[in-house]
Amino acid sequence: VKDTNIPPNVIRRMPRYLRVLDDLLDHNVESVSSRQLGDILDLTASQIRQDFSRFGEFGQQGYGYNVALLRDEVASILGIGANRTAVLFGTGNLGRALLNNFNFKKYGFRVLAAFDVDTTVVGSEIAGVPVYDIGEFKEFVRENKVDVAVLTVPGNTTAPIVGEISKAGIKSVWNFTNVELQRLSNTYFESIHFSDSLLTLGYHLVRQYEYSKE
Amino acid sequence: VKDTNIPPNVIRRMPRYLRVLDDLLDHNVESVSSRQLGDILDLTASQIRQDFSRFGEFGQQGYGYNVALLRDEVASILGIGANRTAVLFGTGNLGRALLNNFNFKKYGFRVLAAFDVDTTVVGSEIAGVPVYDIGEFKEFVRENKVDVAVLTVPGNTTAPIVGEISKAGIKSVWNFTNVELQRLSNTYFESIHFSDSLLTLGYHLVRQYEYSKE
DNA sequence: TAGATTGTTAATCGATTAACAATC
DNA sequence: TAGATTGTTAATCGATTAACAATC
Repeated sequence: VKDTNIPPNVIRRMPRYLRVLDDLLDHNVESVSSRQLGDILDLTASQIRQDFSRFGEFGQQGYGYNVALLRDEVASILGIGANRTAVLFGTGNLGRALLNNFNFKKYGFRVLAAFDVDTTVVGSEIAGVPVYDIGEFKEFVRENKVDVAVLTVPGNTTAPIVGEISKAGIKSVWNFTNVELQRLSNTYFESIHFSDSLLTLGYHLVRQYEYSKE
Repeated sequence: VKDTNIPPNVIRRMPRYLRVLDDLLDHNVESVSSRQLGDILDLTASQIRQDFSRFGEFGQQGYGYNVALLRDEVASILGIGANRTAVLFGTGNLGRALLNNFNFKKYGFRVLAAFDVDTTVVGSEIAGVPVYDIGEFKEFVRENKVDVAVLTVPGNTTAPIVGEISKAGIKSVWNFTNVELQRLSNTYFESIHFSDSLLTLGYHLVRQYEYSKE
């Protein structure tokens, strides 16, 4: 595994590969060529070979890639199986939806705790995850290894919480708030901005007839 | 407004600009330079000027950009105010969370209806949005202008529903399912893949010490 | 063996950055 | 006017695609 200085675009494609490979596995497909993968993902075969070859030689001439093997390589590149842990901030609708529905385990994460300010939920459990008062957060981090903080709090409370998270030494934030987080040297942010996504769609809505020609 | 053949990367930055401009407006900031915007968004001033100049001349030498004016230009580029409509498929946790919390109106969308197979929710309302049986979908689309279908159904039911949506003539799908949708010529897909995002974060988790140097 | 398909090098294409005249 | 900052052209950088020898 070579793996130094991989371009961000390549990294963002890896989870898509994993998704498709898992799907092929489910359908008992044994091998797949770069061309077939390209057809599924709307990428060129060339690009797919380039991407994988950055991490090693996983294929075989004349045969393609063994699905199970490639799947495991990709999973390992993405760190699935590294036994990661997360805590969640904000048990509103979205926080609850994540805890109840999102398969953290499938992606190698255990959610250890949730934190909220609402005293009516503190002390309860959501999908087996205990909810603590946000004041107990610092101590919790001292006593548990926490890799990721999941942020599902209201937008206006984001900034101070991010400060606390960073100070507590958590290295990564999975951000669902509608806030442009300022880069911090010791913290990696990965944001899901629903509005950005919907507005991108909105942009294409006006111009669809132009674009559909292409 | 020139606006032909804008690169995808530029389009994806527009919602971010809008977000920051709205924020500056909230703080009563009158003008902003490309450099200041660049600092906030971690982009170069040059890039920001390039991006805006694709759509017109919104700035003024020596002064920068008027925040309110630029905000309106960006909003209009993104089609906010075009009175869009959406329907939602699947009223599980995530669907509910969206209906209850996501401010569709702010981004120029009205949610006309939700559809589900679960007879216990059909006939009820969620956040003021009526829930119909999925069988009534076709007729609904015939009688109402629907721009976007929001997909928050379980993964395994996605494919047939997308087929129906496309056949009904809906031009855009906002996809929250964990499925790689196959490109369709007459339908635009915009997907939010939670897992892709978390796995990207996971990738950086292993290598953080390398990357934080940069 | 013949056909298929990889991994990689080179060529192309596109996007970002730098530079600067224009001008508020 | 002097300083600041735009919009745009040119230069650079990076990412995608094409091509092909190697080989299963």
